[in-house]
Amino acid sequence: MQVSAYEPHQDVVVENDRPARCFTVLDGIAAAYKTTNEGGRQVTAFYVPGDVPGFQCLQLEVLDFSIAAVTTLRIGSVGHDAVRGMLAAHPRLADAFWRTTLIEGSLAREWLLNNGRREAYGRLAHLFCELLTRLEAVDLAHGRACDFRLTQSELADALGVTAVHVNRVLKELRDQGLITLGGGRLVIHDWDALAEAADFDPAYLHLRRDDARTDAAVIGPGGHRGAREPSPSKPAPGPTWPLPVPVAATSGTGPRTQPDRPRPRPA
Amino acid sequence: MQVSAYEPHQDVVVENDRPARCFTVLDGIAAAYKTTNEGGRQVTAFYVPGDVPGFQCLQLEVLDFSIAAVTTLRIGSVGHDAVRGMLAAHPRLADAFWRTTLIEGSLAREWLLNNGRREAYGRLAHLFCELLTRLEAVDLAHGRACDFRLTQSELADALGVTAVHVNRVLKELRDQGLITLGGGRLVIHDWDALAEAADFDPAYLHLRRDDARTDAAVIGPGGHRGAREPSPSKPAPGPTWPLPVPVAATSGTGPRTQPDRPRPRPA
DNA sequence: CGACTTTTTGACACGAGTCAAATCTAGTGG
DNA sequence: CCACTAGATTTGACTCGTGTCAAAAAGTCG
Repeated sequence: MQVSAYEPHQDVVVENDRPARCFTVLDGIAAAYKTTNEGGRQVTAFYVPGDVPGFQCLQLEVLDFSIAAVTTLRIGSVGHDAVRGMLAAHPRLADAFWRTTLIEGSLAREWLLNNGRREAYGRLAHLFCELLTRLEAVDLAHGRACDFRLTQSELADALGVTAVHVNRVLKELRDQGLITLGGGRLVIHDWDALAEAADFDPAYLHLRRDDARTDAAVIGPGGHRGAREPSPSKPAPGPTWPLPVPVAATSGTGPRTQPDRPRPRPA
Repeated sequence: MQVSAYEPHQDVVVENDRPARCFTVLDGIAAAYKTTNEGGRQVTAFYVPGDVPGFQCLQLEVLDFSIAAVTTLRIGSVGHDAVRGMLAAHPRLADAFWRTTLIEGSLAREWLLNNGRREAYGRLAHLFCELLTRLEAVDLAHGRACDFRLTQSELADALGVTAVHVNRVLKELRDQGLITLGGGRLVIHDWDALAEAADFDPAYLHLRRDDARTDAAVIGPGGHRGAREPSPSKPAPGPTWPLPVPVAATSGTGPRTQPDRPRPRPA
């Protein structure tokens, strides 16, 4: 397997390419995206270590989307011929990869629902829930916190909104005391409230066993998705994560009502 | 193969089901959809004859979306065991199905781009382009017209907007003289203009050969996707389709400017 | 310490949602 | 062949979520 490194914003492969190799994320975060003729950019998926982005190039001649590095990224790749040989020799393996691509489809559908039927506030919350859950599944997140180096504008591209708007909504999430994001670190202070705002149900991730987060329990060792080379444990650079929860409205005199957001949940 | 029939709005399978059979659309249009806890509904894909919806249930235990009939629908189904047997016996077949599910993923990504980065006007135009192209590929559309019995509210659910708004945008498309929709019939009067407004590029459909529409040429006989039982040619019930093109602004005296829409293309 | 990228904010415009009521259309049953 | 009804299509008036522009404040890196 050949390993290559990429810097943030660098493309690994671009739309219409006909890659001759299959990739897998070894370390870092990558994003799949497509663009509009008018310059619009839509991220269609984020890949975490262990994921196999663009595996479809094995079956479909032309790649219909691009893949770019979001953080510094290490990608492992194997030539198509070698892969075909392995798949032919081990039908079980083919099933596993098929399953992987099917899950990718499932995520895309959930994103469709998320971006199409929820407001920006819920969308962002949902994305945070998804990413944290997936990172936990590969042991890259613990205690509801994880390394998080996505730019607000990358989040915007994924959510189908503007970077400016992401910033506003992010502020709300913070003011609600649901999360803390900064210094390359995401901390979820109130998972239940966030999941509720996001209308998040991890079923679509098709995680086996119960690595899917449901309560405070720390996920078991190692994920189930062949993350052959778990990223070297790098000392969290940001603020040590169990930050003091920024409780909203604690100083006032009278019984202050919640900062207001819970509106969209009146139904 | 077992055949079953469904009436519009009827569900074929619903989220969380664990179907024991694989389906294929024989006749009619079906839709895959997901819903939000607050009642929002998002259609994630439309299926035309020859498509194999929800094939993933073979690999993924639980179905993560529902499938419903949009028009009267005939579905053929085969038990999982039988399918597994066939796939094991014919690796080539497995590849073909894998390819099919990958294409489904490609469509989902394009929808993500469409719904996330284009305004309702372009989205609707894009959906029309996609559906007509796909129907042509299975020989269910000719001369840029086809049977079209989707409800405005179904279109809305697919585009992530409101039915009311679909109606308004549809009016614009008509006023521009781009299409005619009514009586269960869709006619595209100006394909180039529509494709331009939609920013439509059929590459993501991964159609082989060139059944993908690019000019006025009528598509060759029969599609490539195993539509084993092409729908019985039913005499078009609506108005005979080559309707008079509703040219916009033909009566005025002075040099009327185009009804205005082309705004979103100023870039 | 500059040069640059990312994050924040405010003011204002516009696309899309909400509500409601008035047609229009298919079916259905008489 | 025609009322009768339920669903689908249209429209108007008004609200609200997001986009657009701009510019200041922070953060990053050689």
